[in-house]
Amino acid sequence: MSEAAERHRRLYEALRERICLLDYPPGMRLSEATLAAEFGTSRTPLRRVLARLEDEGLVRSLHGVGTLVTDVDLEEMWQVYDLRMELAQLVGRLSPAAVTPELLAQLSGLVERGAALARRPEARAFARLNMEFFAFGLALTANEALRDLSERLYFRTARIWLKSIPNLVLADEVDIFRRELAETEAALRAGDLEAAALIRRAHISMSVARMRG
Amino acid sequence: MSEAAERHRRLYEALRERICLLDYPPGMRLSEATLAAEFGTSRTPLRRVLARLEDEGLVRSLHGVGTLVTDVDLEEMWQVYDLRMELAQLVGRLSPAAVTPELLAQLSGLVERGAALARRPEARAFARLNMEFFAFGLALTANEALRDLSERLYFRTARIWLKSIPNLVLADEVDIFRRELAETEAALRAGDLEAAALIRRAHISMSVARMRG
DNA sequence: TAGGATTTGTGCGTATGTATT
DNA sequence: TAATACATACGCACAAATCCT
Repeated sequence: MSEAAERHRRLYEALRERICLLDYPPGMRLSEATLAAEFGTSRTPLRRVLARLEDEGLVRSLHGVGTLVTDVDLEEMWQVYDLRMELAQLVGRLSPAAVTPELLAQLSGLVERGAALARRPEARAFARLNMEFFAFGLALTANEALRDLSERLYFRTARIWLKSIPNLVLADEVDIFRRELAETEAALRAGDLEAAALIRRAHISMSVARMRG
Repeated sequence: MSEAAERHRRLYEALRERICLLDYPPGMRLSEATLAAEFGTSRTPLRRVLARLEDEGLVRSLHGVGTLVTDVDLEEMWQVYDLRMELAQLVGRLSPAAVTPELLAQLSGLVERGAALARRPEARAFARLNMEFFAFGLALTANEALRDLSERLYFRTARIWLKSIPNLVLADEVDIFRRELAETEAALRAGDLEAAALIRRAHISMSVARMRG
């Protein structure tokens, strides 16, 4: 990978994370010049990153105004969640990956971190762990297009979840998440990828219900 | 919509169509300077369009070499088709749209053009009609994310279909397509969107089988 | 209403990378 | 191997749009 492409990926992932963790809340104005200075580049490569984020709906650039972090339309987001649930289930049916010891070890690591989180619940750490569990779920299918689309939708809804956290009981959410991890581990140890996918779908569904509550 | 955004959309759709209709075949080198001159802009806005096409996997820019139209990896494409089939079916389940007289009239227009095509089969006209029928199918769901993702996948596989046409019997393909149009019309006149979606899925499945021959 | 400050969008010269002779 | 040609990537200066005083 070229040096330029490497930098592009780095800046893109950095900005995407800041947006999805609400470091850059909806409506915030991002300055090309400021960000370029922070990352030690000129505006040109940075604008290339912002263009991508704009194509993905995370920011919107307005001539003469600035680049604004988009707000999330709730009605649209519930539709996105509907679709995410279907894709999550498809992970178990389309080109399922082999359940390797490495995969199980990775999941064990997540379970352990879930336990640590339960001892000291904290929204931001929870969001990160959730994000990593999502990435883990993608590894369960060999269908690259499915992974791409799932990722696209995930980062489109990730902010909703973090915004809803203050209205939920954090400790309860962590407990539910730990149960999902445990259930997933049981399914994968049994080599049942489809079961793992159904568990994922079920938990997304219940999570949406709690958020809409 | 701003003038700049309008131009962006125009250039993007023009280049996407050229790539998907194989006017720009895989491997072809696109010149930023030449395209910019053709569309009467400088290289800067054109590069913005190429960046988007690159993010979508239709071209690949290499420093010092040029911007190349990507080739399609067949094994990956069959996976994309797997996913397209699932999404096509979802159109009948997620936020189904109302079957309006306007929609039926639009479909009748497609049926008529299908008949005209049958009288004088021609691959390029077929490809265009196919593309319009796809767009029609998107109108059947109100789930915007589902429309976006379906479109993304469609334009990623459209070239495969056109490349396979020489290996198939064009007149047969047109006949099959006309039957799909007729079946779809029957389903929608009965107000059965889910049936229409299943027909679509079935025909994508059979089309893939013929292409893989 | 006017004008200045600030922002993104554009155009172009140059740097850098690649392929060919 | 070196030189030449030519492509994209980059940085900067300026144009155009918007906002605030």
